[in-house]
Amino acid sequence: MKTKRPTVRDVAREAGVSYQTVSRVINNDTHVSPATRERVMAAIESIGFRPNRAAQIFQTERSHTIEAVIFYGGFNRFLFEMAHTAHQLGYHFSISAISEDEFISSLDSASSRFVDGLLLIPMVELNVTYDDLQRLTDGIPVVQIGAPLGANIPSVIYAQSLGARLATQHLIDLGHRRIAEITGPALNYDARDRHLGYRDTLRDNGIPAGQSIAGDYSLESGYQAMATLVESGEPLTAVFVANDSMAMGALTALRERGISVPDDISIVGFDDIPEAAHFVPALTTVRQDFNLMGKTAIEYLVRLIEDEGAPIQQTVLHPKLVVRGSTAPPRT
Amino acid sequence: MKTKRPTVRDVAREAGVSYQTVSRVINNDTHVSPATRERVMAAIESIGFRPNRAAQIFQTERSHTIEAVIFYGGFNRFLFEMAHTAHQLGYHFSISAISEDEFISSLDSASSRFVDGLLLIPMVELNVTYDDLQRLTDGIPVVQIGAPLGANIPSVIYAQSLGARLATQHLIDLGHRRIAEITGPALNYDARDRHLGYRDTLRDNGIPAGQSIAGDYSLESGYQAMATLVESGEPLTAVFVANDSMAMGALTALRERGISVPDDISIVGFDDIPEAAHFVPALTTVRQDFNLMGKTAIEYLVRLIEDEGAPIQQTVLHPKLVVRGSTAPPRT
DNA sequence: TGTAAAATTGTGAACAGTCACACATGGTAT
DNA sequence: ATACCATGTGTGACTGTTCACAATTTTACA
Repeated sequence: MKTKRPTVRDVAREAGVSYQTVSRVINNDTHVSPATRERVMAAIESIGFRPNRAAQIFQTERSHTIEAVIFYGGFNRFLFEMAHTAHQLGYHFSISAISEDEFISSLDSASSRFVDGLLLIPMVELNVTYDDLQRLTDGIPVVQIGAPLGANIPSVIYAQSLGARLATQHLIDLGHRRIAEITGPALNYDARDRHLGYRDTLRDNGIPAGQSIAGDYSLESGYQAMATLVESGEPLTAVFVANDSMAMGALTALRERGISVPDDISIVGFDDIPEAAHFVPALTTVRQDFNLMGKTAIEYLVRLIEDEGAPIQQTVLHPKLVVRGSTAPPRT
Repeated sequence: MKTKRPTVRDVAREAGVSYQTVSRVINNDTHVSPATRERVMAAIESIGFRPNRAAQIFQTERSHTIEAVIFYGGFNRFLFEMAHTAHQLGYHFSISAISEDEFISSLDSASSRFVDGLLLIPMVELNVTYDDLQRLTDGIPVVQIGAPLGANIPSVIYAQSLGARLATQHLIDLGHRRIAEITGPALNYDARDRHLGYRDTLRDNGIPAGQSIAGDYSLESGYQAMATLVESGEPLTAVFVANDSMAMGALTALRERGISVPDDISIVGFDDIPEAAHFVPALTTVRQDFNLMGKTAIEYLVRLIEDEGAPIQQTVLHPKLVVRGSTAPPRT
């Protein structure tokens, strides 16, 4: 029961001009009087017209699209793996890299481009509901990578708080009792869930919360945060760092101060990036497989596209702890 | 003087069937007799028909495209930056991630998708000339990222051999005379040019070439290569490693063997990835700005698209040496 | 062999824009 | 005043494909 999209002719009728004039307006043609343009714009707005990009490309033989041809190989794994999976399933893969304020407009133009499915990879909390999304995108299937656990939206996530629990419990099991934390950015829900997992694990073990310093997931911020932590003078024997990049920065900060890892302080990271095994010392961390997440998300999205009845679900992948050399029992 | 593309009707005339039958064939519809299908396929082949994807999308309202919506932020910088630049210039950005054998088919379907421009990011030598490319893509503008210096193709490159020269000369200036090398994959022209820069610099300084071990740019291969190098027993005081990832692996291999960097052996890398400053010791390396390269390439591509007369050129960016803690004069 | 069913093939129309051109109006230079 | 031009607007034709349906041929089976 899909009502058909309004066309230039509908707009023309509404605005009392010819369809050609509407065409001129949507192409920012000169030779349209300001008054007429105004009227057409109002009509477009009022009936919710979106130009049919396929028809435009068909007619003009121009798509305004640039395609990057990349050979399968080891770099830029995440986006790359998704593109590859999409291709294997018979879909083209395009990227819309936007700032947060372009979010809405990007979604609502998707339907005019006949995008079959959208993959959302937000890094901050989206304050839109699934219903909002559906309305914005005109019902185009959406799968989100990374979302709060239990969120009512088709999504693929790693259980962040579980990962944080594994990391924190590992420290506790080693005998640590003064465990600080370097968190990710506050608006990021992965970061928040990692924080909660850390906090709850301490609480469940009857251990008081340690200091918590906020970073932004960047190498530099990890370096800064660790410096702050050390210079605060607060006693601590272990730090849970919310991602591996920050952990790398943290290790540098400790090394510069002559503090030994893991003898003086144990460090646990999160993500298990390929470099983690080569940090000094090799980093104990929580493994998430981004490629798997991307692949799973694409496959699910294609299922949603091709099977109307496919259920809304959240796929929760379980991270696991990888113990290496950056953790040890505290000095006695 | 563009001859217009053949359509289903042209194919139909050629094959002696109706256009609808042609449509059935290109959509893999059942209900077409094998003989007819065969005949239509031959006709398609013979007149070089490619379905007009815009018309298909227009008609079916399905694009077979998945779009990833990514927020501007620090991750996956390279593709991301290009997508962002393209958007700012009014273009959509899509990725075609292919294996080498899909290369040709990907290029020749580009014209049927009305892609306005192609960005080639090969990681191995392409054995096609610019003319071949132009013919394959039906004249669609192409810009290649990374190519041999002086190649006759629109391209944006970093002067790889210059970078290698800077690195090697730095080692020589410090007093090193036994300088080995860990190279990238042999088929990669960046890797080859880095090797040549290294070789020529030694030659120009009248220093005999050191050992050369091939890696594949991966962390692991750097680790392996350095292990091999050390265990060969050949005396050496410095190693030029063809990229930072391998250098990281190399540092690990040395550390495991109790060999001190830079006291026993100096190491120079290539790329200056963000992590390089946090290696132990911080890595002396050659800086290339990938974002700049991506941005430059997109801007040039758009110029080629929008201005027929824009000249074919190769933009050569100059890398620079970043000296950190992994290099020092050799032990006396 | 007849007849229904299935398989194969063909015809007309529709999709939503843009292009080329036509036309009307009003201002300006001669 | 006349011719010319710029501006603003409208009309008809066209793009290449697929859909719905019709027509024809072949197959299956009583």
